Amino acid sequence: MAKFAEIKEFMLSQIEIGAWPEHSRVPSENELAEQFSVSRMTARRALQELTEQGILYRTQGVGSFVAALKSQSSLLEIRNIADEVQARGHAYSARLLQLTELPCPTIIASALGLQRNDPVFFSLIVHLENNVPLQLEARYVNPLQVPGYISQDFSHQTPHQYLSLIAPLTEAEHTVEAIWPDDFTCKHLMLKKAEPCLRLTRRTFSRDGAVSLAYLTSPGSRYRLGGHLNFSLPNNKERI
Amino acid sequence: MAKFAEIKEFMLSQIEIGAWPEHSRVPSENELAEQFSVSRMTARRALQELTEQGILYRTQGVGSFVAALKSQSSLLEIRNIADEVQARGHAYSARLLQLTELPCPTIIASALGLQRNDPVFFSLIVHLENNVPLQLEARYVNPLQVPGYISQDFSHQTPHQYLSLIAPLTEAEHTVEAIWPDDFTCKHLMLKKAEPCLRLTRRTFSRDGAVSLAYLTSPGSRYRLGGHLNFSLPNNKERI
DNA sequence: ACCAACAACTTGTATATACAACCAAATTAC
DNA sequence: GTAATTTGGTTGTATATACAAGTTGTTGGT
Repeated sequence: MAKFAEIKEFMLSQIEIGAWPEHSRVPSENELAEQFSVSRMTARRALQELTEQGILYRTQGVGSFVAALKSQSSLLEIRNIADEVQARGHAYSARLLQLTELPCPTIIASALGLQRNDPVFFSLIVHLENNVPLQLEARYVNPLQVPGYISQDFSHQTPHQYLSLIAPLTEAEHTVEAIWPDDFTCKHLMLKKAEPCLRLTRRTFSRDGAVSLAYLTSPGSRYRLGGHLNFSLPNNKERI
Repeated sequence: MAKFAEIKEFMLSQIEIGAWPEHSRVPSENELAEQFSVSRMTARRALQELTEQGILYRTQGVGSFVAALKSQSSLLEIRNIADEVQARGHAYSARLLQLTELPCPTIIASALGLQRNDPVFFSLIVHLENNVPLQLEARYVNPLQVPGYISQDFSHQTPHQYLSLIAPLTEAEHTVEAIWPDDFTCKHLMLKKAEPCLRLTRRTFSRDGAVSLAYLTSPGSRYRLGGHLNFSLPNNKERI
């Protein structure tokens, strides 16, 4: 592996294990150059690329720092629904309906890289905004990656928050559908009569593979997904 | 402006005016270095950054080339529905219902940066897969940016294809909703009875501002949106 | 106490150089 | 003619150096 890549790996691991928390300072170009016995330009490249990936931020004359790990993505960012609600100035609450271990259904197994009937964690949660149900979250979690999932208290921390802490996300896969809710969903979303719902299916990955598969169902009248997308030909403004 | 930035600007302009078409070769590091009287490392930086932005691709021992401009984005890429259908091996067709100039409604005006009742182009198209309606596309187009829009033949070229040619996209904004279709929509989507529909609202921009606002409505039973998202903490595999 | 000047450190830009890795085409050997 | 080799061009990595530009804390003067 190239030297600059080794430095990157080292820094990534420090960040991942928490040795370098968010917004903490990381070694300067000169310090890294000395520690790894490379030239400053090589150390610089590692810092530079991590900055381009959004992992660090740097300020001339000051130093380089660990960036906040959340909300990295421009489009359909992985939002924490609790933050979203609170950002609107509304009251967020959650109702835990179920949190169990169960034998893995075939379709879930293939998505999470497990075998059928392997144990899998399952949680069912209603997210509420001002005590109105906003989203029904059904989630399957890979117990090999997140063994502590089943013993969490999800009344004041969303699964997404917990999982982000335990297994830092590297990738996510989405599908958005419009569905007709079944009776069970209607009941828990407190829909007086059925209406079109958005269902976001989200599969998340960490460095070691698939972590969880979530079905997030929201009434069309109460929820929309928004996003922003940048293309390759940039505007006139520089973006560095 | 820094030297490497000047080189980038130059190369971007060459690509934008079409002097350097897709997949054509661009000057090598040494050539650029000589043309701009800079060192190879400085020319290299311009090429490097354009590569990171997805505008070029490079191969060791071969050269640097202009990347394809379409489908740059990882998540919810701007797909051309015709390509999507054909990729499934199905027959794509379109039915043009309307193509007119009309006075701009207020809400459209604000989205496109026009004044109310300014002339605006409007098109209404049904996209079909194997002669089954897949999507109803209602689109408002800024006539200042795309004056030729109204005289196009959209039976064999989608508006998206045409607009991509005329006004290269730089940004797009999306909203996804689940809606209950009105009678008009049901009729044109040939829905025997109403069912939940996905409505993707898409506003696109070129360098000079908003180009068009489109409402894309699809029956939930026939259409899903998929996407993939990469986060900042990369996998072990290098991605350069 | 306040302000100005300075020093130390940081990141940013740029250059000149060297060698490695890779590819394609021309040349050579058989 | 075919295969192996060489050659030239290209990108990739790494180094040593120099100076510019920005921030922060210290020092010193008033």
